[in-house]
Amino acid sequence: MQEQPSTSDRVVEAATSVVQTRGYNGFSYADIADMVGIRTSSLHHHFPAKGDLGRELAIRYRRAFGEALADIESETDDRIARLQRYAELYARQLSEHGRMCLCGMLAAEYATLPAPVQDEVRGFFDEQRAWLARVLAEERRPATDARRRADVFLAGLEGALLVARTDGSTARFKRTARALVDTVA
Amino acid sequence: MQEQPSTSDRVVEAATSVVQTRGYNGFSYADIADMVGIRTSSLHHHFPAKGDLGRELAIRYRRAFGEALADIESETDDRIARLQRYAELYARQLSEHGRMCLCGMLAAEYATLPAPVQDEVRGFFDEQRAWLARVLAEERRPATDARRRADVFLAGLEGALLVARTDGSTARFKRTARALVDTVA
DNA sequence: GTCTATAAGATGATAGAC
DNA sequence: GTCTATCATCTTATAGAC
Repeated sequence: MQEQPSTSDRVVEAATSVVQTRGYNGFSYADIADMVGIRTSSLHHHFPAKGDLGRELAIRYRRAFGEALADIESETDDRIARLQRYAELYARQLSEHGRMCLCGMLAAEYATLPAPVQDEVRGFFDEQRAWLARVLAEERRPATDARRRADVFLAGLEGALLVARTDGSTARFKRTARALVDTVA
Repeated sequence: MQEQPSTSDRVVEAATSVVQTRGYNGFSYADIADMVGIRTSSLHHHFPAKGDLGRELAIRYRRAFGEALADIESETDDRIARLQRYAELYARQLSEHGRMCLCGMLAAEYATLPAPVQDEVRGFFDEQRAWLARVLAEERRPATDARRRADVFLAGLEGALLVARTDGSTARFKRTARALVDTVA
């Protein structure tokens, strides 16, 4: 129960934000050091190499998303409501901070990432697909059908976020997200 | 009718490929120079600044896509066939070269791009949306409906490409693309 | 944990010869 | 058009003092 966030936490927070807007190859240790108010050498004390920081960002993002999914499940049984809440996880980052999904951004840059970061990104998408397929599963229909609709839903949200970066507003993203829920549920 | 591609064309071809796999911030003039077999100073002769090259890539990609859309329209009247052919434009780049859509990649890095490059990326998506909405338009239904389905289709394809970067194969992308055609048509 | 100092290499770019 | 030579700057890191 620490009142003040540690330097390490502030670094992760700043770096997460910057990666979500500028990408892994679009930021440097100098950017983060400036934001946090320390020197790059101090940054290296917490995360020796850039890949260490990248991996930590992905791990924490994955964990936070997992907790959000658990919250959604505990708060409603309705599948449509669950999908709507899920879409809001994406919409909020876009509308509040103009951010892409962290792992969506890292997926674009996948070919340039250190292997440990790649592993976390892949794990994130595996988790999202599994959770969505579970939400979409129906007794009467085969499980492969739910999986396919989970893929469509996930791809639709990530792609809508991606395209929304070129939009001035979040209106189109929200419309598309609603249409996706209707389509898939 | 030139038999041999000019240096400039070879530069554009190499750079397009690299941006589609590594991103705008993931390549340097040195990379392209090595691929083409010239020095970076010669590269600067053709494209003085990196932004000039980026802009040219986006312009040509946009044009090539526009021609592909015209081909599709001339070859079939069937809306489902048109959507399938459209999806194949994306699938082919993924399966043949492991490439993302150039403008999808640039959309991720949008915040870091020179303004002229941003303009081309935005224009690309506007064009895609307009074409898809036209294909999806139906006499009985309002035009806003076709536009919304165009958004879903475009976002779904771009997002599926994005997520596919973490996959070993293209199977999931193709399945998702088929489901998208079914969904939207 | 944070700092100063430092370094090797990459990066985007220019000048001027051929 | 392409080359060599050169550039300032950025980037990722390391060493060692406080």
